[in-house]
Amino acid sequence: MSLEHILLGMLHVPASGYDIKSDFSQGTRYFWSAELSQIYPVLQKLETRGWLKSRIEPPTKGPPRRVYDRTAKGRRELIGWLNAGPQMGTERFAYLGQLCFMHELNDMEASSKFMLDLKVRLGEFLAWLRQAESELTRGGTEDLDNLNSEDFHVVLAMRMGIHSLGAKVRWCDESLEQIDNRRQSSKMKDRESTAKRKEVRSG
Amino acid sequence: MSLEHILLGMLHVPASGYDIKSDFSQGTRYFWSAELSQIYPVLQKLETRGWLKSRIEPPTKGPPRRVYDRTAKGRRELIGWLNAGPQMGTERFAYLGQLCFMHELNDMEASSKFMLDLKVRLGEFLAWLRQAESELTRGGTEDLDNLNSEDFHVVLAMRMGIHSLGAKVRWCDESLEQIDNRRQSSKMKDRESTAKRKEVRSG
DNA sequence: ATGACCATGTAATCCGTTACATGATTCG
DNA sequence: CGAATCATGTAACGGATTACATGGTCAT
Repeated sequence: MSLEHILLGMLHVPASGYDIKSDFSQGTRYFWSAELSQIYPVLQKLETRGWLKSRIEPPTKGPPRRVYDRTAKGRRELIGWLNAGPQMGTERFAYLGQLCFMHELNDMEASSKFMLDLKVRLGEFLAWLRQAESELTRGGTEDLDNLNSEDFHVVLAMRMGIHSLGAKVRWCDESLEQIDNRRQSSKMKDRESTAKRKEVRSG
Repeated sequence: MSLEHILLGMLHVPASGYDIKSDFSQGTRYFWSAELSQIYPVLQKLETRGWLKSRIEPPTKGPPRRVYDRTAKGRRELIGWLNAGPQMGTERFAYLGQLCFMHELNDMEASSKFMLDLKVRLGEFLAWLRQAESELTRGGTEDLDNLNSEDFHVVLAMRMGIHSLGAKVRWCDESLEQIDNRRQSSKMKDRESTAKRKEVRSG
Protein backbone atom coordinates (compact mmCIF):
# COMPACT_ATOMS: atom_id res chain seq x y z
CA MET A 1 0.00 0.00 0.00
CA SER A 2 1.10 3.58 -0.50
CA LEU A 3 -1.17 5.37 1.96
CA GLU A 4 0.88 3.83 4.73
CA HIS A 5 4.00 5.47 3.39
CA ILE A 6 2.23 8.71 2.58
CA LEU A 7 1.07 8.98 6.21
CA LEU A 8 4.55 8.10 7.38
CA GLY A 9 5.94 10.89 5.24
CA MET A 10 3.34 13.39 6.37
CA LEU A 11 4.24 12.71 9.99
CA HIS A 12 7.40 14.75 9.55
CA VAL A 13 6.09 16.48 12.62
CA PRO A 14 3.79 14.80 15.21
CA ALA A 15 0.12 15.03 14.24
CA SER A 16 -3.31 13.54 14.82
CA GLY A 17 -5.43 11.82 12.20
CA TYR A 18 -7.54 14.94 12.05
CA ASP A 19 -4.50 17.13 11.37
CA ILE A 20 -3.43 14.86 8.52
CA LYS A 21 -6.86 14.96 6.98
CA SER A 22 -6.81 18.75 6.93
CA ASP A 23 -3.36 18.64 5.28
CA PHE A 24 -4.96 16.61 2.51
CA SER A 25 -7.70 19.17 2.07
CA GLN A 26 -5.36 22.12 2.05
CA GLY A 27 -3.53 22.55 -1.23
CA THR A 28 -0.11 21.25 -0.32
CA ARG A 29 -0.67 17.53 -0.47
CA TYR A 30 -2.82 17.66 -3.60
CA PHE A 31 -1.34 14.45 -4.99
CA TRP A 32 -3.17 12.19 -2.58
CA SER A 33 -6.32 12.17 -0.50
CA ALA A 34 -7.96 9.92 2.06
CA GLU A 35 -10.97 9.98 4.34
CA LEU A 36 -10.72 10.05 8.14
CA SER A 37 -12.35 6.64 8.23
CA GLN A 38 -9.39 5.28 6.33
CA ILE A 39 -6.73 7.34 8.08
CA TYR A 40 -7.55 6.28 11.65
CA PRO A 41 -7.31 2.51 11.10
CA VAL A 42 -4.12 2.87 9.06
CA LEU A 43 -2.49 4.91 11.82
CA GLN A 44 -3.47 2.18 14.30
CA LYS A 45 -2.02 -0.47 12.03
CA LEU A 46 1.25 1.44 11.66
CA GLU A 47 1.47 1.71 15.43
CA THR A 48 1.02 -2.04 15.98
CA ARG A 49 3.71 -2.50 13.33
CA GLY A 50 6.03 -0.29 15.34
CA TRP A 51 6.43 2.43 12.72
CA LEU A 52 4.55 4.97 14.83
CA LYS A 53 3.91 5.60 18.50
CA SER A 54 1.02 7.61 19.85
CA ARG A 55 0.08 9.46 22.99
CA ILE A 56 -3.12 11.16 24.10
CA GLU A 57 -2.61 14.89 24.36
CA PRO A 58 -4.12 16.44 27.48
CA PRO A 59 -6.56 18.93 25.97
CA THR A 60 -5.77 22.53 26.86
CA LYS A 61 -8.80 23.36 24.75
CA GLY A 62 -11.17 21.15 22.83
CA PRO A 63 -11.51 17.35 23.00
CA PRO A 64 -8.49 15.09 23.61
CA ARG A 65 -6.35 14.24 20.61
CA ARG A 66 -4.29 11.15 19.82
CA VAL A 67 -1.03 12.41 18.41
CA TYR A 68 1.24 10.12 16.38
CA ASP A 69 4.96 10.34 15.89
CA ARG A 70 7.39 8.26 13.87
CA THR A 71 9.66 5.75 15.55
CA ALA A 72 13.23 5.07 14.41
CA LYS A 73 11.87 1.96 12.68
CA GLY A 74 9.26 4.06 10.90
CA ARG A 75 11.90 6.51 9.77
CA ARG A 76 13.99 3.68 8.35
CA GLU A 77 10.95 2.33 6.52
CA LEU A 78 10.27 5.76 5.00
CA ILE A 79 13.89 6.14 3.89
CA GLY A 80 13.71 2.72 2.29
CA TRP A 81 10.55 3.69 0.38
CA LEU A 82 12.14 6.91 -0.83
CA ASN A 83 15.20 5.04 -2.04
CA ALA A 84 13.14 2.40 -3.84
CA GLY A 85 12.68 4.66 -6.87
CA PRO A 86 9.50 6.26 -8.21
CA GLN A 87 6.38 4.18 -7.61
CA MET A 88 4.26 4.38 -10.74
CA GLY A 89 0.61 3.60 -10.17
CA THR A 90 -2.05 2.67 -12.68
CA GLU A 91 -3.88 5.75 -13.87
CA ARG A 92 -7.53 5.48 -14.75
CA PHE A 93 -9.36 8.15 -16.71
CA ALA A 94 -13.06 7.43 -16.94
CA TYR A 95 -13.57 10.57 -19.02
CA LEU A 96 -11.19 9.32 -21.69
CA GLY A 97 -13.25 6.16 -21.89
CA GLN A 98 -16.33 8.29 -22.34
CA LEU A 99 -14.60 10.29 -25.07
CA CYS A 100 -13.60 7.11 -26.92
CA PHE A 101 -17.16 5.86 -26.84
CA MET A 102 -18.66 9.20 -27.91
CA HIS A 103 -18.82 7.98 -31.50
CA GLU A 104 -21.82 5.90 -30.39
CA LEU A 105 -23.82 9.10 -30.02
CA ASN A 106 -23.02 9.93 -33.63
CA ASP A 107 -23.26 13.60 -32.78
CA MET A 108 -20.22 15.84 -33.03
CA GLU A 109 -22.08 18.56 -31.19
CA ALA A 110 -22.25 16.26 -28.17
CA SER A 111 -18.51 15.54 -28.42
CA SER A 112 -17.87 19.27 -28.56
CA LYS A 113 -20.03 19.96 -25.54
CA PHE A 114 -18.29 17.17 -23.65
CA MET A 115 -14.84 18.60 -24.33
CA LEU A 116 -15.93 22.07 -23.35
CA ASP A 117 -17.29 20.76 -20.08
CA LEU A 118 -14.07 18.86 -19.45
CA LYS A 119 -12.00 21.95 -20.19
CA VAL A 120 -13.89 23.92 -17.56
CA ARG A 121 -13.35 21.29 -14.89
CA LEU A 122 -9.65 20.86 -15.66
CA GLY A 123 -9.27 24.64 -15.72
CA GLU A 124 -10.84 24.97 -12.28
CA PHE A 125 -8.45 22.42 -10.85
CA LEU A 126 -5.52 24.17 -12.53
CA ALA A 127 -6.53 27.53 -11.05
CA TRP A 128 -6.74 25.98 -7.59
CA LEU A 129 -3.29 24.43 -7.92
CA ARG A 130 -1.72 27.66 -9.22
CA GLN A 131 -3.22 29.45 -6.24
CA ALA A 132 -1.82 26.87 -3.83
CA GLU A 133 1.60 27.15 -5.47
CA SER A 134 1.74 30.93 -5.30
CA GLU A 135 0.86 30.75 -1.62
CA LEU A 136 4.03 28.76 -1.08
CA THR A 137 6.31 30.75 -3.36
CA ARG A 138 4.58 34.07 -2.54
CA GLY A 139 4.69 35.03 -6.21
CA GLY A 140 8.43 34.60 -6.33
CA THR A 141 8.28 31.99 -9.05
CA GLU A 142 11.49 30.95 -10.86
CA ASP A 143 13.80 31.55 -7.88
CA LEU A 144 13.04 28.80 -5.41
CA ASP A 145 16.32 29.36 -3.60
CA ASN A 146 14.80 31.16 -0.65
CA LEU A 147 12.51 28.21 0.10
CA ASN A 148 13.48 25.62 2.66
CA SER A 149 14.17 22.12 1.40
CA GLU A 150 10.71 20.85 2.34
CA ASP A 151 8.78 23.59 0.55
CA PHE A 152 11.16 23.36 -2.39
CA HIS A 153 10.25 19.74 -2.99
CA VAL A 154 6.56 20.43 -2.47
CA VAL A 155 6.64 23.22 -5.06
CA LEU A 156 8.32 20.91 -7.55
CA ALA A 157 5.56 18.37 -6.99
CA MET A 158 2.82 20.96 -7.40
CA ARG A 159 4.38 22.12 -10.62
CA MET A 160 3.93 18.70 -12.12
CA GLY A 161 0.21 19.15 -11.70
CA ILE A 162 0.37 22.65 -13.14
CA HIS A 163 2.34 21.53 -16.19
CA SER A 164 0.21 18.49 -16.78
CA LEU A 165 -3.12 20.25 -16.30
CA GLY A 166 -1.99 23.10 -18.54
CA ALA A 167 -1.20 20.57 -21.25
CA LYS A 168 -4.59 18.95 -20.79
CA VAL A 169 -6.39 22.27 -21.16
CA ARG A 170 -4.46 22.97 -24.37
CA TRP A 171 -5.38 19.47 -25.54
CA CYS A 172 -9.04 20.36 -24.97
CA ASP A 173 -8.66 23.39 -27.22
CA GLU A 174 -6.87 21.42 -29.90
CA SER A 175 -9.51 18.71 -29.75
CA LEU A 176 -12.32 21.24 -29.98
CA GLU A 177 -10.72 22.54 -33.17
CA GLN A 178 -10.44 19.04 -34.60
CA ILE A 179 -14.06 18.37 -33.78
CA ASP A 180 -15.06 21.62 -35.42
CA ASN A 181 -13.09 20.78 -38.57
CA ARG A 182 -14.89 17.49 -38.75
CA ARG A 183 -18.25 19.19 -38.31
CA GLN A 184 -17.45 21.59 -41.16
CA SER A 185 -16.34 18.86 -43.54
CA SER A 186 -19.33 16.65 -42.76
CA LYS A 187 -21.60 19.62 -43.54
CA MET A 188 -19.75 20.02 -46.84
CA LYS A 189 -20.28 16.36 -47.61
CA ASP A 190 -23.97 16.87 -46.85
CA ARG A 191 -24.10 19.72 -49.32
CA GLU A 192 -22.20 17.66 -51.89
CA SER A 193 -24.53 14.72 -51.65
CA THR A 194 -27.54 17.04 -51.78
CA ALA A 195 -26.06 18.56 -54.94
CA LYS A 196 -25.54 15.08 -56.39
CA ARG A 197 -29.09 14.06 -55.65
CA LYS A 198 -30.31 17.20 -57.42
CA GLU A 199 -28.13 16.34 -60.40
CA VAL A 200 -29.52 12.80 -60.54
CA ARG A 201 -33.06 14.03 -60.27
CA SER A 202 -32.63 16.75 -62.90
CA GLY A 203 -30.46 14.52 -65.16
CA MET B 1 -18.42 1.92 -10.70
CA SER B 2 -16.82 2.88 -13.98
CA LEU B 3 -15.44 -0.46 -15.10
CA GLU B 4 -19.00 -1.54 -15.76
CA HIS B 5 -19.46 1.31 -18.20
CA ILE B 6 -16.00 0.89 -19.69
CA LEU B 7 -16.79 -2.75 -20.50
CA LEU B 8 -20.16 -1.72 -21.87
CA GLY B 9 -18.44 0.78 -24.13
CA MET B 10 -15.78 -1.68 -25.25
CA LEU B 11 -18.47 -4.13 -26.31
CA HIS B 12 -19.19 -2.01 -29.37
CA VAL B 13 -18.71 -5.33 -31.12
CA PRO B 14 -19.37 -8.73 -29.45
CA ALA B 15 -16.36 -10.01 -27.53
CA SER B 16 -15.23 -12.39 -24.80
CA GLY B 17 -13.61 -11.41 -21.54
CA TYR B 18 -10.32 -12.53 -22.96
CA ASP B 19 -10.73 -10.28 -26.01
CA ILE B 20 -11.43 -7.28 -23.79
CA LYS B 21 -8.37 -7.97 -21.68
CA SER B 22 -6.18 -7.98 -24.78
CA ASP B 23 -7.77 -4.67 -25.87
CA PHE B 24 -6.58 -3.27 -22.55
CA SER B 25 -3.07 -4.52 -23.17
CA GLN B 26 -2.94 -3.24 -26.73
CA GLY B 27 -2.41 0.49 -26.96
CA THR B 28 -5.87 1.70 -27.86
CA ARG B 29 -7.57 1.57 -24.48
CA TYR B 30 -4.57 2.87 -22.56
CA PHE B 31 -6.73 4.97 -20.24
CA TRP B 32 -7.99 1.99 -18.25
CA SER B 33 -6.90 -1.49 -17.33
CA ALA B 34 -8.32 -4.47 -15.50
CA GLU B 35 -7.37 -8.05 -14.77
CA LEU B 36 -9.25 -11.04 -16.17
CA SER B 37 -10.21 -11.99 -12.63
CA GLN B 38 -12.08 -8.71 -12.38
CA ILE B 39 -13.46 -8.67 -15.92
CA TYR B 40 -15.21 -12.05 -15.81
CA PRO B 41 -17.32 -11.41 -12.69
CA VAL B 42 -18.28 -7.94 -13.90
CA LEU B 43 -19.45 -9.31 -17.25
CA GLN B 44 -21.55 -11.86 -15.35
CA LYS B 45 -23.03 -9.11 -13.20
CA LEU B 46 -23.89 -7.00 -16.23
CA GLU B 47 -25.63 -9.98 -17.79
CA THR B 48 -27.79 -10.61 -14.70
CA ARG B 49 -28.60 -6.90 -14.79
CA GLY B 50 -29.80 -7.27 -18.37
CA TRP B 51 -27.22 -4.95 -19.93
CA LEU B 52 -25.47 -7.80 -21.76
CA LYS B 53 -26.38 -11.18 -23.14
CA SER B 54 -23.90 -13.99 -23.75
CA ARG B 55 -23.66 -17.14 -25.81
CA ILE B 56 -21.04 -19.89 -25.92
CA GLU B 57 -19.30 -19.86 -29.29
CA PRO B 58 -18.81 -23.33 -30.79
CA PRO B 59 -15.03 -23.47 -31.11
CA THR B 60 -13.82 -23.79 -34.73
CA LYS B 61 -10.34 -23.81 -33.20
CA GLY B 62 -9.22 -23.56 -29.63
CA PRO B 63 -11.32 -23.80 -26.46
CA PRO B 64 -14.96 -22.61 -26.32
CA ARG B 65 -15.48 -18.90 -25.72
CA ARG B 66 -18.29 -17.03 -23.97
CA VAL B 67 -19.08 -14.04 -26.15
CA TYR B 68 -20.95 -11.05 -24.78
CA ASP B 69 -23.09 -8.54 -26.63
CA ARG B 70 -24.97 -5.44 -25.51
CA THR B 71 -28.73 -5.50 -25.13
CA ALA B 72 -30.95 -2.51 -25.96
CA LYS B 73 -31.07 -1.80 -22.23
CA GLY B 74 -27.28 -1.86 -22.06
CA ARG B 75 -27.07 0.52 -24.99
CA ARG B 76 -29.43 2.94 -23.26
CA GLU B 77 -27.36 2.75 -20.08
CA LEU B 78 -24.18 3.56 -22.03
CA ILE B 79 -25.82 6.53 -23.75
CA GLY B 80 -26.95 7.80 -20.37
CA TRP B 81 -23.40 7.55 -19.02
CA LEU B 82 -21.98 9.40 -22.01
CA ASN B 83 -24.53 12.19 -21.60
CA ALA B 84 -23.85 12.53 -17.86
CA GLY B 85 -20.78 14.69 -18.52
CA PRO B 86 -17.12 13.94 -17.83
CA GLN B 87 -16.54 11.72 -14.80
CA MET B 88 -13.53 13.07 -12.93
CA GLY B 89 -11.84 10.54 -10.66
CA THR B 90 -9.40 11.14 -7.83
CA GLU B 91 -5.85 10.92 -9.08
CA ARG B 92 -3.18 9.55 -6.80
CA PHE B 93 0.51 9.98 -7.50
CA ALA B 94 2.65 8.05 -5.07
CA TYR B 95 5.80 9.36 -6.75
CA LEU B 96 4.83 12.96 -6.01
CA GLY B 97 4.46 11.96 -2.38
CA GLN B 98 7.95 10.51 -2.51
CA LEU B 99 9.27 13.69 -4.10
CA CYS B 100 7.69 15.85 -1.38
CA PHE B 101 9.29 13.75 1.33
CA MET B 102 12.71 13.67 -0.37
CA HIS B 103 13.87 16.51 1.85
CA GLU B 104 14.12 13.90 4.62
CA LEU B 105 17.09 12.36 2.83
CA ASN B 106 18.78 15.77 2.94
CA ASP B 107 20.65 14.84 -0.22
CA MET B 108 20.02 16.76 -3.44
CA GLU B 109 21.92 14.11 -5.36
CA ALA B 110 19.23 11.61 -4.35
CA SER B 111 16.48 14.01 -5.48
CA SER B 112 18.27 14.40 -8.78
CA LYS B 113 18.62 10.66 -9.27
CA PHE B 114 14.96 10.21 -8.41
CA MET B 115 13.83 12.75 -11.02
CA LEU B 116 16.07 11.23 -13.66
CA ASP B 117 14.63 7.81 -12.97
CA LEU B 118 11.12 9.22 -13.15
CA LYS B 119 11.89 10.94 -16.43
CA VAL B 120 13.01 7.66 -17.98
CA ARG B 121 9.84 5.86 -16.93
CA LEU B 122 7.54 8.64 -18.11
CA GLY B 123 9.50 8.81 -21.37
CA GLU B 124 9.05 5.11 -21.98
CA PHE B 125 5.33 5.39 -21.49
CA LEU B 126 5.24 8.41 -23.80
CA ALA B 127 7.12 6.55 -26.53
CA TRP B 128 4.71 3.64 -26.25
CA LEU B 129 1.71 5.95 -26.55
CA ARG B 130 3.17 7.81 -29.53
CA GLN B 131 3.75 4.48 -31.22
CA ALA B 132 0.18 3.38 -30.56
CA GLU B 133 -1.12 6.67 -31.91
CA SER B 134 0.91 6.54 -35.12
CA GLU B 135 -0.39 3.02 -35.72
CA LEU B 136 -3.90 4.45 -35.79
CA THR B 137 -3.15 7.58 -37.82
CA ARG B 138 -0.48 5.83 -39.92
CA GLY B 139 1.80 8.82 -39.59
CA GLY B 140 -0.83 11.12 -41.06
CA THR B 141 -0.98 13.30 -38.00
CA GLU B 142 -2.82 16.64 -38.11
CA ASP B 143 -5.42 15.53 -40.67
CA LEU B 144 -7.72 13.15 -38.84
CA ASP B 145 -10.41 13.54 -41.46
CA ASN B 146 -9.78 10.20 -43.10
CA LEU B 147 -10.33 8.35 -39.83
CA ASN B 148 -13.71 6.88 -38.99
CA SER B 149 -15.59 8.39 -36.08
CA GLU B 150 -14.49 5.68 -33.66
CA ASP B 151 -10.77 5.97 -34.37
CA PHE B 152 -11.07 9.75 -34.42
CA HIS B 153 -12.27 9.80 -30.84
CA VAL B 154 -9.70 7.24 -29.77
CA VAL B 155 -6.90 9.34 -31.28
CA LEU B 156 -8.15 12.40 -29.41
CA ALA B 157 -8.07 10.43 -26.18
CA MET B 158 -4.55 9.12 -26.84
CA ARG B 159 -3.36 12.63 -27.51
CA MET B 160 -4.33 13.68 -24.03
CA GLY B 161 -1.84 11.17 -22.74
CA ILE B 162 0.78 12.35 -25.21
CA HIS B 163 0.31 16.01 -24.27
CA SER B 164 0.23 15.32 -20.57
CA LEU B 165 3.22 12.96 -20.55
CA GLY B 166 5.19 15.38 -22.72
CA ALA B 167 4.51 18.11 -20.17
CA LYS B 168 5.58 15.81 -17.36
CA VAL B 169 8.86 14.99 -19.08
CA ARG B 170 9.53 18.70 -19.57
CA TRP B 171 8.70 19.19 -15.90
CA CYS B 172 11.34 16.60 -15.04
CA ASP B 173 13.92 18.58 -17.01
CA GLU B 174 12.92 21.85 -15.40
CA SER B 175 13.02 20.26 -11.95
CA LEU B 176 16.43 18.74 -12.60
CA GLU B 177 17.68 22.23 -13.44
CA GLN B 178 16.17 23.65 -10.25
CA ILE B 179 17.77 20.89 -8.22
CA ASP B 180 21.11 21.56 -9.88
CA ASN B 181 20.86 25.29 -9.15
CA ARG B 182 20.26 24.45 -5.54
CA ARG B 183 23.22 22.09 -5.46
CA GLN B 184 25.48 24.81 -6.90
CA SER B 185 24.35 27.43 -4.42
CA SER B 186 24.69 25.06 -1.47
CA LYS B 187 28.26 24.25 -2.61
CA MET B 188 28.94 27.99 -2.76
CA LYS B 189 27.64 28.33 0.76
CA ASP B 190 29.93 25.47 1.79
CA ARG B 191 32.89 27.28 0.25
CA GLU B 192 31.85 30.51 1.93
CA SER B 193 31.61 28.94 5.35
CA THR B 194 34.90 27.11 4.78
CA ALA B 195 36.46 30.46 3.90
CA LYS B 196 34.97 31.99 7.01
CA ARG B 197 36.31 29.21 9.18
CA LYS B 198 39.74 29.75 7.66
CA GLU B 199 39.43 33.46 8.36
CA VAL B 200 38.50 32.78 11.95
CA ARG B 201 41.38 30.35 12.41
CA SER B 202 43.92 32.64 10.80
CA GLY B 203 42.40 35.72 12.45
C1' DA C 1 6.45 -34.14 -24.42
C1' DT C 2 7.17 -29.48 -23.30
C1' DG C 3 6.26 -24.86 -23.26
C1' DA C 4 3.61 -20.99 -25.05
C1' DC C 5 -0.73 -19.31 -25.49
C1' DC C 6 -5.87 -19.55 -25.48
C1' DA C 7 -9.65 -19.43 -22.39
C1' DT C 8 -12.58 -19.33 -18.10
C1' DG C 9 -13.26 -18.92 -13.80
C1' DT C 10 -13.03 -18.77 -7.98
C1' DA C 11 -11.04 -17.25 -3.47
C1' DA C 12 -8.63 -14.43 -0.47
C1' DT C 13 -7.13 -10.17 0.53
C1' DC C 14 -6.54 -5.34 0.37
C1' DC C 15 -7.70 -0.60 -0.56
C1' DG C 16 -11.08 3.05 -0.49
C1' DT C 17 -15.78 5.16 0.13
C1' DT C 18 -20.06 5.91 2.39
C1' DA C 19 -22.75 5.62 6.22
C1' DC C 20 -23.18 5.39 11.01
C1' DA C 21 -22.22 6.54 16.00
C1' DT C 22 -20.52 9.51 19.65
C1' DG C 23 -19.40 13.38 22.26
C1' DA C 24 -16.95 17.93 23.55
C1' DT C 25 -16.27 22.84 22.60
C1' DT C 26 -17.05 27.27 20.77
C1' DC C 27 -19.45 31.07 18.80
C1' DG C 28 -23.50 33.70 18.00
C1' DC D 1 -29.99 26.83 22.80
C1' DG D 2 -28.49 25.58 18.30
C1' DA D 3 -25.19 25.22 14.63
C1' DA D 4 -20.46 24.72 13.35
C1' DT D 5 -16.28 22.71 14.17
C1' DC D 6 -13.11 19.66 16.61
C1' DA D 7 -12.12 14.99 17.35
C1' DT D 8 -12.20 9.77 17.20
C1' DG D 9 -13.67 5.94 15.81
C1' DT D 10 -16.65 1.31 13.67
C1' DA D 11 -19.32 -1.18 10.05
C1' DA D 12 -20.70 -2.30 5.63
C1' DC D 13 -19.86 -2.32 1.09
C1' DG D 14 -17.64 -2.06 -3.28
C1' DG D 15 -13.62 -2.08 -6.33
C1' DA D 16 -9.04 -3.95 -7.55
C1' DT D 17 -5.04 -7.08 -7.07
C1' DT D 18 -2.90 -11.47 -6.30
C1' DA D 19 -3.05 -16.15 -5.99
C1' DC D 20 -5.08 -20.34 -7.15
C1' DA D 21 -7.33 -23.93 -10.16
C1' DT D 22 -8.41 -25.98 -14.61
C1' DG D 23 -8.03 -27.56 -19.12
C1' DG D 24 -7.55 -27.29 -24.43
C1' DT D 25 -4.63 -26.27 -28.61
C1' DC D 26 -0.57 -25.59 -31.26
C1' DA D 27 4.09 -25.41 -32.68
C1' DT D 28 8.82 -27.31 -32.02
